[in-house]
Amino acid sequence: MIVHPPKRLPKGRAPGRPRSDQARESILESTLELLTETGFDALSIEGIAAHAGVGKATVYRWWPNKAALVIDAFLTWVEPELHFPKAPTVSEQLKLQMRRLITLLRGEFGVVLGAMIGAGQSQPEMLEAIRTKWLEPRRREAREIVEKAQLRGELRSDIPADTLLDILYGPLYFRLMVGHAPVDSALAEAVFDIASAGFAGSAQKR
Amino acid sequence: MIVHPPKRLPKGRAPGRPRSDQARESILESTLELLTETGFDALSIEGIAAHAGVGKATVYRWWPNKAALVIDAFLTWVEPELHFPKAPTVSEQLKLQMRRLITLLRGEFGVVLGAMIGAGQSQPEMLEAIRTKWLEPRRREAREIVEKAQLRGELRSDIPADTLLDILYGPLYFRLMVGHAPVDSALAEAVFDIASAGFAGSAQKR
Amino acid sequence: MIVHPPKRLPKGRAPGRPRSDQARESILESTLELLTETGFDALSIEGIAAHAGVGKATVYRWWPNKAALVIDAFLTWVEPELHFPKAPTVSEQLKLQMRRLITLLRGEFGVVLGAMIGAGQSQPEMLEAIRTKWLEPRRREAREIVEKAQLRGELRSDIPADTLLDILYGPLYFRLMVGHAPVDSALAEAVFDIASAGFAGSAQKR
Amino acid sequence: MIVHPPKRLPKGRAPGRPRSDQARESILESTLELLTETGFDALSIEGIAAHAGVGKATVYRWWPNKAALVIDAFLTWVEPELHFPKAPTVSEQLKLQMRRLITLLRGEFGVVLGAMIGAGQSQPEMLEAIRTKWLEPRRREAREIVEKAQLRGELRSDIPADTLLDILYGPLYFRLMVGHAPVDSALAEAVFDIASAGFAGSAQKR
DNA sequence: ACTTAACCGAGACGGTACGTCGTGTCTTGCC
DNA sequence: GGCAAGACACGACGTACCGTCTCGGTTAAGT
Repeated sequence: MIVHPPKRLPKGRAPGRPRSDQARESILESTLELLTETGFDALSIEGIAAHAGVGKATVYRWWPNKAALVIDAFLTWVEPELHFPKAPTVSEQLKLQMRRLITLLRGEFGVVLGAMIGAGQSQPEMLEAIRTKWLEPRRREAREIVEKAQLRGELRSDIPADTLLDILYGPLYFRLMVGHAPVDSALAEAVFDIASAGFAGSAQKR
Repeated sequence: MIVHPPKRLPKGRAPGRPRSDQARESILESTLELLTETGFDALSIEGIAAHAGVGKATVYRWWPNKAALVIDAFLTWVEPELHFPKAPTVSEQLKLQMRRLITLLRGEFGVVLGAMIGAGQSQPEMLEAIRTKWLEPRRREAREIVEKAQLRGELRSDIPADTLLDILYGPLYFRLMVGHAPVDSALAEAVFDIASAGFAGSAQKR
Repeated sequence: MIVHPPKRLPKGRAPGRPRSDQARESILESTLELLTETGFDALSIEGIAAHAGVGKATVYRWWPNKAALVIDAFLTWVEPELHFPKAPTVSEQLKLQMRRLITLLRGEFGVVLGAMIGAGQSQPEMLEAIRTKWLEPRRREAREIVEKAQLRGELRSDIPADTLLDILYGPLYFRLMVGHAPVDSALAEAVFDIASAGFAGSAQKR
Repeated sequence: MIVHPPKRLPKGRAPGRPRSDQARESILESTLELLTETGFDALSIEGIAAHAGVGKATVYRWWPNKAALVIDAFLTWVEPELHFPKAPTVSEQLKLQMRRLITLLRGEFGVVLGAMIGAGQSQPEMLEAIRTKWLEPRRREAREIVEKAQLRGELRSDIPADTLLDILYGPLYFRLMVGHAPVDSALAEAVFDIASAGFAGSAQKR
C-alpha cells in the first residue's frame, strides 16, 4: 500500500474556497459600465465594489489598483474578436480593417480606449497593456501583409512597415483623443487614399 | 471687477488689495514643475499651494479646478512662440513646422501635452482648452496655406484641408500618446513624403 | 519708525482658522452618549463623527485615538464637582463623600467609569488618566484628613492612609466592575462601620 | 449528539469524524498566550487560528465569539486548584486563602483576570462567566464558613456574609484593576486586620 | 470493505471600521 | 479685498478582522 503525505493536493489545485467567478464577472462588468459612464478618474474602487455588490477587499485581492482592473475589464471586451478580415487585395484588406476599427472607436469602446490611453499618460503599466494586448496583436498581422507587399514591389520599401501603419492609424487616434473632428469613414477614405497614392508608383489607383 | 488672465488691471480699479502677481507666478511655476515631475493625477492643489508657499484659497480664488490651472500654466509656456516659420514653398514651410513640433514633443513639453490630452479624456474643458488655445491657433495658419495651394491646383482639393492636417500631425500625436515608437524626424519625413506624393494631382512629383 | 517682521502674530495666537468649539463640544457629547449606550468597544470614531455631524478627520486632528477622546469626554463630566464636602467630624465627612460617590456610580457615570477602567486593562494611558485625573485629585483631600486623624490618635496609625482608602473604596469599585451585587448605601454603611471599628480603640463608636 | 466541554463522549455516539482534541487544546493555549501578550482587544480570532495552526471555522464551530473562547481558556487555568485550604481557625483559613489569591493576582493570571473583567464591561456574558465560573464557586465555601461563624457569635451578624466578603476582596480587585498600588500581602494583612477587628462583637480582640 | 457524515485546513466571500489624504469651502488677523 | 494659515465636512483610499461559506481531504461508526 502506498503511504502519501497527508496534506497533498491532487493536481494544480489551491486549497481553500475557490475564487468566485460570479464576483469576478460582476466586478469586470461594473468596471466597464462605470468607466463609460463617468470616465477613468471619477471611477472609484469603492464605487465599483458597491455597484457589483461585492466587498472592497475582494477587488483588492485580485487587482492591485484601478489600472490593472480596467485593463482586465478591457481585455474581456477585446480578446474575442482578434482576427484580420480576409479580402482579395492588400488594399481591400487594410481598408476593411480600418472601417471596422472606426466603427469600434465611434462607440463605447472608443470612449474606454481613449480613457485608457489618457490614464496611461501617468500609469506606464496601462500604456504597456494597451501596446501589448491591444495594439501589437492587431499590428502583427497588418505588418506582415505590408511587408509582403513591399517585397513584391507593390509598396515603396523605403519606409518601414511600422511607420506606414502609424500613418494609417495615427489620424484616427488623434481625432479620438483630441476630439476636434469625428472619427468617421471620410477620414479613413482620405488617409487610405493618400497612403495608397504614396504607396504605389504613379496613378494606377487614380 | 478683476478678470482673470490679464495681469494689467483695466482703468476702473477695484478697491482693496490688488492681486499678487508674485503669488500668481509662483503658483504657475510650481504647477509646471510638479506636473512634469509627478504627472497629472498625482498633482494636487494642496501640493501646488505648499510648493508655491501660498494658501490653498489663493489658488481656488483664481482657478476653479486643477484643469484650469494646468491650462493656464501650459499657456505661459506656449504663448511666446506662436508664429509659423517663413519658407520659400508650401512644402518647406510645413516641413519646417513639423520639425519644430517634433523637437517640442520630445521634451518636457511633450510630457505635459500628453498629460493634458490624457486628462482631457475625463475633463471636457481641458480638451476644449487644448483645442482652442493650442491646436486651433496653430492650425489656422496652416489651413490657409493648404487651402491656397488647393485653389492654385497644387494640391488635390477633394480632401478638406483639416483632414490633410490630421494626416500630417496625427501620427505624431499617436506615438506621443501611445509611446510604441519615438516621435522622431524619420517619422516626420515619412509622413511628409507620403502626404506630398498624395498631395500632387497626378504624378508630377514622381 | 519701527520695522517688524511681516508675519508676526500679536500674542499667543495661532494663524489660520481657529478651532471650532461647536465641533469640539458636539464630538465630546456624542462620545459620552454613544459610550453609555453601546460600551467602549462598540464605540467607533466613525460613529461618533457621524453622530456629531462632523468629519472623521476633525476627530483625528484633535485626539489621537478612541481612548484619548473618551478621557477628554469623561473630564468634561468630572472636572466641575471636585471638592470634598464639609462635615463636623472626620467620620461624617468620609461617610458623606462615600454616599455621594455611590450616587454617582449607580448612574451613567458609573457605566462610563466602568467602561474606562475596563478599557484601561489594555490601554495604559487610559488607566493613567483615571488615576491622575479622577482618582488622585479626590484622594488627595481624603488622605490629608485621614493622616490628620491618625496623628491625633483617632485612627490606628499602623496602616498607611492609602491602604485605608483602598479598603473604604475598593468594595464599591469591586461591585461596580463585577456586578455581582449592587453598589448601594448598605454596602457603604457596612464598609464604613467595619473600618471605623477597626480604626478606633474599643467601643467608643458602638 | 456532542455536547461541548466534555471530552468523553456519552454512550450514544454521533457518526462522523470526532472532534480533534489536539485542535481544541492548541486553540486554548494560543488564546492564553496571545491574551497575556497583547491584551484582550488586540486579540483576534484570526490571530489565534493562525497561531494555533487551525482554520478559523474550527474556532467558530466550537465557540460563538472571542469572549466565550477566552472564558474557556481561562477555565482550563482555573479549574485545577479549586479547593479552600484547611486551617485551624476561620481567621487562619480566610487569611491563607487571601494570600493564595494575591500570589495568583500578581502573575499572568492577574493580567488575564483583569482583562476579562475589563472586557466584561461591554460583554455581559463575560462578566456572567466570571461570576458563575470563577467568583461564585470560590465564594460559596467562604460564605459557609463566615455564616457558621456568625451563628456561633464569633462574628457580628448584622452584616451579610456576602458584604463581608466584598470588603475582604474588594480592595484587592480594586488595585488589580486600577493599578494605583500593588496587590501585595501588606494590603491583605491590613484588610484582614481591620475586618477582624470589625468582626469581633465587642472588644475581645483589642 | 464501503458508505456516511461530521470533522479538519485553507482561504475567499460581503461587510464594517480603521487612520490618512485631498477636495473645495470657511474663517481668522494681517496687509 | 487680497493674502497665508489652517480648520472644516466630505468621501475615497488601501488594510485588517469579522463571521460565513465552500472547497478537497480525513477519520471513525454503522452498515
